[in-house]
Amino acid sequence: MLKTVDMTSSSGNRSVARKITTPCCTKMGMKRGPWTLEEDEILVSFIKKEGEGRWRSLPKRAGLLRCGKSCRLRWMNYLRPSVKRGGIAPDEEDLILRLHRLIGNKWSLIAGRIPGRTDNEIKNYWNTHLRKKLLSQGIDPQTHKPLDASNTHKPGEEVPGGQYLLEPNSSSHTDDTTVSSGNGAGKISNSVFGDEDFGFCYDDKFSSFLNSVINDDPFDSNIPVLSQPLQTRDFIVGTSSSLGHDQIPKDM
DNA sequence: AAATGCGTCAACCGCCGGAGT
DNA sequence: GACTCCGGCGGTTGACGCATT
Repeated sequence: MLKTVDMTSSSGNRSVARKITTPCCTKMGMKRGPWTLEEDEILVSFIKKEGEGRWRSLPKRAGLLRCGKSCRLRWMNYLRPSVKRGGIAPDEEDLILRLHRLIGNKWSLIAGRIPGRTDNEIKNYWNTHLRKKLLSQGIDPQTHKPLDASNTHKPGEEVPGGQYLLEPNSSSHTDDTTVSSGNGAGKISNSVFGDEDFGFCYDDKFSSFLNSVINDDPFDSNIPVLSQPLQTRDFIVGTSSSLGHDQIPKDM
């Protein structure tokens, strides 16, 4: 059931109408819009004291008029001490490009490999900078191939340079090419991994593979995943949260 | 100086999968 | 197995600031 409500942003007078469906956002009295310094301080001090997690009950416990999702997002994307502020460095940009070419719009996976960067930040940077940059260079941002040739290869087909293409819309939760996030299972179809269904996932080889991408050698022959399709049991796919920054190679 | 256009990015939405019951 | 709760993800929106007219 959808219902539309009128809401006024806390930061302006312009009212907006949105379709509200999620329970946490239908609660009356919940504040929306940009966070104030005071709210930030409350959230930070509460998490320092109580730790992360139990997001849905956190606002009530902390005395915030925000939904749990909003608190989590604010913490993850802005308030966490490990979040790096400032512009994306050229080496970070290069890494984003290479990882995106490999795994598509898996922002959390990409973020998990770039210290201090959040999935939201990388997604924004991609949409506002890199996408346009590639387009201006005549490169399809989705396939990373020349635009005029982008229709000549089917998704999953090997392309010059040893790269493989993910299926279109690989970002969808429901398609067959999802690279699983979190501790969920997923499938990378016709990619470098072969047409494998990753119903069970283990970390080491995929992690090594991403590390090799980070280290500019995605097709290192020492990495078995690249010389032969991996078996389902060979993978686990981490996320920005499950792949902590302490797991990122120091030599990045 | 005012109006308009455009780019950026914080925040929100809808959905999904896992865990617990 | 069905259901609910929760955390997390990717896509999208819109407020805001800057540039241009």
